Amino acid sequence: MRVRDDKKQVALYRATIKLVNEIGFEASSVSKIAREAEVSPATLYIYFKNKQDLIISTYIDIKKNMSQAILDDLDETKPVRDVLQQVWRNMFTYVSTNKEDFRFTEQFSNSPYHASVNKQELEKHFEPIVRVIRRGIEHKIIKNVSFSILTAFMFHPIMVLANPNLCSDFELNNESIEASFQLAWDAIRL
Amino acid sequence: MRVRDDKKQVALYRATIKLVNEIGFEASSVSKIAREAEVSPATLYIYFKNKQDLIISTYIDIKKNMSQAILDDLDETKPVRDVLQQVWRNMFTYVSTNKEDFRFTEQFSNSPYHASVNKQELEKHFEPIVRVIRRGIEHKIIKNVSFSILTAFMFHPIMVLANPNLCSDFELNNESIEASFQLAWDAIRL
Amino acid sequence: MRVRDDKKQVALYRATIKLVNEIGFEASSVSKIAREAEVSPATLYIYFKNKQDLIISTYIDIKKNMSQAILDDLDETKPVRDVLQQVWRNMFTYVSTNKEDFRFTEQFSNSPYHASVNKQELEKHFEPIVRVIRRGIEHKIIKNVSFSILTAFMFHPIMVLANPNLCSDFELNNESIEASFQLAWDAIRL
Amino acid sequence: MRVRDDKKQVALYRATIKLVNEIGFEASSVSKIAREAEVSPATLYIYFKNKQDLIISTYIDIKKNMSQAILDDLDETKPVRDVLQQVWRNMFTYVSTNKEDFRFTEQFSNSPYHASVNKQELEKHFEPIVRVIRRGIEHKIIKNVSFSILTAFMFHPIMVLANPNLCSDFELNNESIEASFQLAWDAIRL
DNA sequence: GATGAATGAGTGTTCATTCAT
DNA sequence: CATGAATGAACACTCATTCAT
Repeated sequence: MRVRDDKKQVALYRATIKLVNEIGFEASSVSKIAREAEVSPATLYIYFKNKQDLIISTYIDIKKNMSQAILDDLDETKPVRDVLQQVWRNMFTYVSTNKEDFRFTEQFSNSPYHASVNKQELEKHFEPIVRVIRRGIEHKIIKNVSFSILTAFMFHPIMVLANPNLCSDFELNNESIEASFQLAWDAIRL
Repeated sequence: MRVRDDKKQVALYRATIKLVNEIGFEASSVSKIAREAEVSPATLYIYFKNKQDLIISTYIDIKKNMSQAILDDLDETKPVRDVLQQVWRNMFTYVSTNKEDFRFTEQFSNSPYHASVNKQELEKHFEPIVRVIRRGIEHKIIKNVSFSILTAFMFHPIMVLANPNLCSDFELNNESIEASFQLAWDAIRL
Repeated sequence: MRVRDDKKQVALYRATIKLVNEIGFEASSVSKIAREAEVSPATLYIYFKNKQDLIISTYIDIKKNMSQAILDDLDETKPVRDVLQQVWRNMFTYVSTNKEDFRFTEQFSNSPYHASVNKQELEKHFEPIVRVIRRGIEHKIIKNVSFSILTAFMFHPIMVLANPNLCSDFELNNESIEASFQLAWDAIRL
Repeated sequence: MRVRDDKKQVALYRATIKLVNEIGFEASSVSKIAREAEVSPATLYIYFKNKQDLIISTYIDIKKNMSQAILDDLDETKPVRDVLQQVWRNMFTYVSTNKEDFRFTEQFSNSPYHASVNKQELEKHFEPIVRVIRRGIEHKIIKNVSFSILTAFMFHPIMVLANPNLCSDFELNNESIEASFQLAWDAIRL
């Protein structure tokens, strides 16, 4: 019996990300993805139930890697501001070294596939961030407003700034990262 | 492409928005859009060059209406903070009274069609906002950082907060709007 | 506007019958049927909702023609035996001049499509036969057993005899038709 | 095609019969049959040359069991009518205790596979019935018409009556079996 | 002997677009 | 102007079968 080849699964993830970024979900047909990954379209269906499963699995795979990279070296005993700054830096590092993956998640979030993802499962991976923000609120360091508002100002601007499609004039460097973190921090702090 | 019946053109815009919101770009075929607008698929090609033209035109149409609504009653002689607060309020008003249109632009921004839009042309409509921010920087009221950073914190959180897909727990009311504006202002002010 | 071409619908019926007879339902793909009818597969979907609709419509079309041919010149005032004999003759005439159509209905009856047909609607067309048999029972000319049994002996043997697949040694001619009718009549009469 | 494990062969027969009855030939794919039989698709090809071989073998297997059951306790020295009545009873017994197998043969007879079966080989198993009918003709008990006609009236109605698909109102019990045999006998006797 | 992996060829169906009226 | 008819090309997916172990 032939044995399952992990390389094929990874190749399919990469092909999916590449094509979706280049031509969008609409045009990324199963056969194009398979061709890009250098497998038969039929083989794809050994690794994934269907197109939706392929795309959602790709998303979840990215998200897991992402949360690991962002939370890896976090020292939660440090002051709230320092922890968030570290997250901020990690995010930019991750985004700038994994632009393709990041861009894919951006597209995914606004696609109809997004509705089919178990968000709670995914958010679990980002729990440490929730904890530190909660600590900030308790210690009267961070504004006591709803969580949605805080993350909208704390993290979503990263997505925009890191997306060259939207911010062609933002240069990703240490200086600009620190400068923009200052805005984020000013927004949420008391 | 000979244009005549304005009602048909508008019907096609509405049908496009409705279907894209309901089933996404991928599933919104020309014939479905035509059926929804109660015209023949062939008629659609009288008003628009092709599917891409239809979708981009729909987007531009929304954006024009949007800028008008947001900038309509702006009094640029008022203090910087007041002007921006007015813009902030107008945006939320527009979004909450034109949820469908707004949701379409969200989807559009993350679709491959977005690359084909002449952004400068569109940004022209938002010129007054640029002016007031520039004034804020000159008067040392607003942080002197790149324009991208400022708008990322000033306006992009609105998109997130107003998108129930992303912020299911954010309630759109006067109080929450003012509270979130406070964060936006704190982010950018000196 | 182009106008719908009745010839195409008929060509699709003929192609379906021909192919199903030759290679069976399984192998009669939509594209093969379309090629045989000399239309595009996509065109087929203008005339029929899907493959099932095409096949069931073909069946119903045949059945209607069939009932008309069989019951056309029936004189219900004649003696029971004479009426049934006329039906018997008509059936053989129909079968021998429409072998393809008949063979199709045979295949159809044993396919899964059969379950999706409104049988009552179809049986209505054969009502005159029901009437004459009922008369025969009332007048003590025909055995008083269930309708199923009577038709199983009266009409089903025709299907067998007329199917050269099953009865390669049965020759369809006036003599053999009359001879076999004698068996049918002996079976059901008192 | 190396044969070994009889259990697997039988499991494949049963799986084929079950699936074909449930979803038809068209939908009964090799992999579904293999899954139902709890073997790998590749294993199936050890026992059978290909799909057609599997299906035809299944048919022949059933037919052999069937002929055995029908002819098992036949006493050819008895009067013609009694022998045929016994066959008639045996058939109904077989059909009602092996509904699945019977239903499969019904479907098979109207499929294109039927053309590929060596019928002479199969008919050999039913030779005793041929003998008794021939005897009936010689003794002027049975009508002297072609063999096809006789069997069409003698045996084919059984298939119809026993097929609940075609005769939903026929109840299989001793009384109805004897009553319907009377029709069969009246049809063929002189 | 037995198997899951692998695939080219095919399935039914829909697509964006053009044609003929 | 407006339209339903028409279609080649593509879609997501499954098929019967073979391969490699």
